[in-house]
Amino acid sequence: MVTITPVSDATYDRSRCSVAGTLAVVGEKWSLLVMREAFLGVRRFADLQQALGAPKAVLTDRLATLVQEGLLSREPYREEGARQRHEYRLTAKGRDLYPTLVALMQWGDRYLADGPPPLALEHVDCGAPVHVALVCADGHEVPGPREVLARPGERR
Amino acid sequence: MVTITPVSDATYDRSRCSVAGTLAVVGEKWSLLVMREAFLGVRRFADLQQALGAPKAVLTDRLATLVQEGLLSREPYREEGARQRHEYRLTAKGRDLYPTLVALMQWGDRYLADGPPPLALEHVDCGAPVHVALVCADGHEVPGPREVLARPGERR
DNA sequence: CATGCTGAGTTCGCTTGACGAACCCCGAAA
DNA sequence: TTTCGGGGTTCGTCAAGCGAACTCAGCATG
Repeated sequence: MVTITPVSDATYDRSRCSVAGTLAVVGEKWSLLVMREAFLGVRRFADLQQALGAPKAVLTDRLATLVQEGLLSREPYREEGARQRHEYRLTAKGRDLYPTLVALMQWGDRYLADGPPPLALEHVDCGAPVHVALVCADGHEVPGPREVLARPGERR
Repeated sequence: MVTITPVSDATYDRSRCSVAGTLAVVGEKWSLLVMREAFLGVRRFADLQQALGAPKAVLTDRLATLVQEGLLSREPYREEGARQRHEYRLTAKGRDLYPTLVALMQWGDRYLADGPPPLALEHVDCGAPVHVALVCADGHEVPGPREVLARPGERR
């Protein structure tokens, strides 16, 4: 039989794949959209709720797990003549999800657009559009998966 | 009142954000993991099912919508003395999700690791590790969201 | 021919999660 | 003292995910 055996047959433990792990943290419904709003500067429960249209109970839950996972921090603040409240701010760990969000956005801009992209990203220093790219440590641009060799890391 | 108004108050239509649109296509449970397996070369229903451990009914559904959305194509093939079957192959549209998957993986490798990353990506030409980066069209590296100005596209 | 096997689904109950509406709690303002 | 509004919680309903069992086509074996 001449089956082309794919990359694995239990050669490495798929349960420990980082994509799955990341999705376990931010893969539930609304989580990534909450993060997007956070990158847009939205910090308050009511603003998030209005921007997203998610049910309050779900939003409460997602915020709690994002805080618990350390992507957002819950900080007290107070406004003129109002009682103390909390807002949700990006942590460094949360900020590192930015390329993921941009990658998702870029795909959508390319394939779902019925017009100009709803949101444009510019480099603040030079005004040029920002996008995600695959590069290797030697500085070569990597056009796609065909130029990439994926292999299991060393066992421990 | 000195509220810091965030990026929008109905200044642009959030329902047309590309992140949300992309997630509508690949945001359901298992979809992105199916895509990951596709990038690893897995093409057959049974192999996917075994690799992922997803219920067959869900997998059937996810494959159908991925085919319908044009990220995978369903191609007939036949093996020695077996009846004709189908396999699922990446299309160009599906292949363009690669940076997204790599970005998710990279975040997981950084924050969820209790050891070396389960999967290493190498540039096939030079063997150097591959990663995603934010760059602007003028070639500057963009370290993070702070160097990016997000603004709504033109209305139509 | 009858039988069995295998890959790819489908069907079926069950459990979990998402949903929207209603309700609650607190401190400030009136 | 009542009212108001942000930030939730609770509740009943409905959709989605789950594993196990069943189906169906067609090749292979007897």
